[in-house]
Amino acid sequence: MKIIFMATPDFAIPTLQTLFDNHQIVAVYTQQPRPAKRGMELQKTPIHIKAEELKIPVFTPSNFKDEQTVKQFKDLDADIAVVYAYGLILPSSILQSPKYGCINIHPSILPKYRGPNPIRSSIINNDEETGVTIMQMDAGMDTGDMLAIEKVSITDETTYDSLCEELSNLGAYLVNEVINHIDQITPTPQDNEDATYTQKISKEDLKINWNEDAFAIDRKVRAYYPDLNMYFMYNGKRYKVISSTPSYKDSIKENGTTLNDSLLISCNDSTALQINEIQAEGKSPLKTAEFLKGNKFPADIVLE
RNA sequence: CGCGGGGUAGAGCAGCCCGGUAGCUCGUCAGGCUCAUAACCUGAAGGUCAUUGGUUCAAAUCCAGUCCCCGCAA
Repeated sequence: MKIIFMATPDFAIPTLQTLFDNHQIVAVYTQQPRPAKRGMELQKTPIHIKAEELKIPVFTPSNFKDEQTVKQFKDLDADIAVVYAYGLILPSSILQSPKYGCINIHPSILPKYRGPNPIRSSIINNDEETGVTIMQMDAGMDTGDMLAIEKVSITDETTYDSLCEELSNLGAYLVNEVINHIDQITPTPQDNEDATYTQKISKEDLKINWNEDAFAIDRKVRAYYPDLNMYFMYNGKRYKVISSTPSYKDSIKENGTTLNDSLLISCNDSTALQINEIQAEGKSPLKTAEFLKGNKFPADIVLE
């Protein structure tokens, strides 16, 4: 099979590698290098870097609105295009161009969690399982017919990081299977009645609300680890919570109050959050025990 | 040249503004006290203060350059 691979983030790398090992990848599409990080230098996407390592031609159009870009895509004469967190909207001229069209890897059990943020949502919402869906792309947002689904379970230990790794490996395997058996698969339409949608993350989502219960806060800590982190403010400084453990408390203090000198914080509904790893502004992440040797957080102070 | 913080003993920090004996909380080691302990007491070891140059009688501290780490913002 001649494949075009279209993706952006690092968790798409295993898929690229798997497809590279089993098929002919004629081109990789990814987002343009953009200024980012310290110094605002141009940063190539993880997929861009990986594709160059594999010596695959890379294309980085900003959109598919002009004929030249569409023609370039068609001239690659691919059998199928695999799209995985690419970030650009594909017009129907592109979707219908390859012999088998474009298929998408979506890290949720569709039609649940359509949209940009399925992985973190499954953790935040306390789901017991999530999964990967391979679907035939159509014009809608994650509305195409389903070709394959595989599920995984979520535990109290699951983080975005661990779930991403699990789902990306699963997705890589699954999409390869689908491509190998594409002629034998009968597409299953999604039930739009059951569809739910996820939203983009906003800055406000990352600030800890101590008026939630500790278990909900801990789920968010895990759902954002490691690239984003929940944080609280104290004395005008930002402290990121890297990992935490929720529990039930016996004292009644205002939500957000330290219950001891070891970063046990009072939360709603008689719960408390023990911070296990923390990161101060300009500092590296530290285990709470190490952090407290040089920073004092006595009992009965109130965190924002 | 987007904005900002930092590099001091094995770990985490203070000291820097205002130059003059290297300090805190731990850890390690030795001894003591305990039925016992991650508890307590006593003592010890362990630092070219990131690096290079400058100013000075004297630099962790002031000035300039370099390397590395991190936060914000995108």
